[in-house]
Amino acid sequence: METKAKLLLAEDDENLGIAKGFDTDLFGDGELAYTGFKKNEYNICVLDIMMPKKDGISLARDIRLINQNVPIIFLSAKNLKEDVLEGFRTGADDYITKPFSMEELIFRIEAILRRTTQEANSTGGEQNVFKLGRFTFDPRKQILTNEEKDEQVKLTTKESELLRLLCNNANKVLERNFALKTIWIDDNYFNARSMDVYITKLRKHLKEETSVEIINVHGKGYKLIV
Amino acid sequence: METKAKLLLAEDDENLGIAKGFDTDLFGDGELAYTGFKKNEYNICVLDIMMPKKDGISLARDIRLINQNVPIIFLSAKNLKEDVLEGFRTGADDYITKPFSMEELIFRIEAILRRTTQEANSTGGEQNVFKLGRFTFDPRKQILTNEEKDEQVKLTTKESELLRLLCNNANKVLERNFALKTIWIDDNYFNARSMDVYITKLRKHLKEETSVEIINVHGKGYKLIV
DNA sequence: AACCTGTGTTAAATTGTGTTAAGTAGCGAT
DNA sequence: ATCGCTACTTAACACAATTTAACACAGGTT
Repeated sequence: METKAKLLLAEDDENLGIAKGFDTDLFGDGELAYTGFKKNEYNICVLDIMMPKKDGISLARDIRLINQNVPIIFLSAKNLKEDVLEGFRTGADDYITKPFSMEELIFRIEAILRRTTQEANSTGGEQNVFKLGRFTFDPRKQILTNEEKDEQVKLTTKESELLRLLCNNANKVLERNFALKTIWIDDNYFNARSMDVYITKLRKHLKEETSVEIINVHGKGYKLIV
Repeated sequence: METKAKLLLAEDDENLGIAKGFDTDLFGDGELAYTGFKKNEYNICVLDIMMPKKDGISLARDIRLINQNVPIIFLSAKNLKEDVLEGFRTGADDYITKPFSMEELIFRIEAILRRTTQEANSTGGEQNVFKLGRFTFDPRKQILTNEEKDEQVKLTTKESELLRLLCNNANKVLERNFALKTIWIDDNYFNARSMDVYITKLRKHLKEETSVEIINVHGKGYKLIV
């Protein structure tokens, strides 16, 4: 599917060792965990309530000051109603009481990630990076990288938008009118000629890779061959 | 805020009466619940495992045949490891064992809905602190911190306001006119040039973090890439 | 072949940005 | 009051991004 989710585990007594499907950073107390949180980007945090220096609840509050969005799961030995509610009030996504099986914890983490990574997809919507032979194209950063020469070219906004459309329709015809209405809003004569100019620019950028080509489909549009 | 979430509750022994914040439909057995599910659109389903006619697990499987996405919470009297795992395997989002408090159930429902209704996140209040790669930015204090070097830079008012706007629109285009009218009130030529100068200043401040970039969108504005 | 329309490419023209440095105004300290 | 500092604005210059123009050629039609 994708790269491993980055997991912050704040826990002191026993190593849960969630190695299986996650890229886990273990911190032995609340302060270490807080420092670690600030230095990295995590997809999810699993916090033990009982910890030295800073307990899980206060840690969660500090994390929430920085980031309202990252999922938080509490682990606790206590099953007291008020503790559980307090956990959720700080914005927790789950609260698991010991003892629990490792499999259950993993399922619960995955259940949450399923919801949060989907949002990342729906927001971003599309692919992050495209591979075009020896080139990789990052439409977010508008950068085209020649992996062999280790050269990077910054693309302009229009170049990048057009190449992104072509990549999304790789090996299919990208219709002129569609591209014009998407990128230029209006599909009049001058914008159409402008687009021709940008096709030329893209061809120049990609000319080193013979396996990649932007071909014209007469009267229809363009097709990116990979 | 928004409209009440539509909740399907499949439960037989006692009426949980989740009326508070939800638009709840109660069904007394699994078959009724299944019929009800097909007739309506629900935001979330809460299913008791032990039910007449069709148990919660089979009901969940049937629901998943129709809809892979709707969140499902199981309620169960049993806390057997295998039952819990079986619940998650059918794609559950949570599995709550009795006895539990009504408040906890509501918190757990809300925790899931928070993730599935995207609007809550994007519309939600402003952040106190932003993470920008190795930097954290506190718009209240107007301080930009390099967490690795442990260096702090005081930002000026304009620098801070502009960076805050960019952060609020991270990975989206921040339109020039919008920023000008927000920060400079008037969007005349000179203020526009002034803004350019501040973009340069911010870029200098952030130049150590290559994963963060302020790129120009010609004729539109700027985009903060994180 | 003669024609029309669509495309490829280059270059000029126009408008938008990036950056540095000089200018101005406000403010607290001396 | 004046000095020194800071935030901010204005000016100046260089250059980038996009559009428009110009000309050559390609593809399909009659």
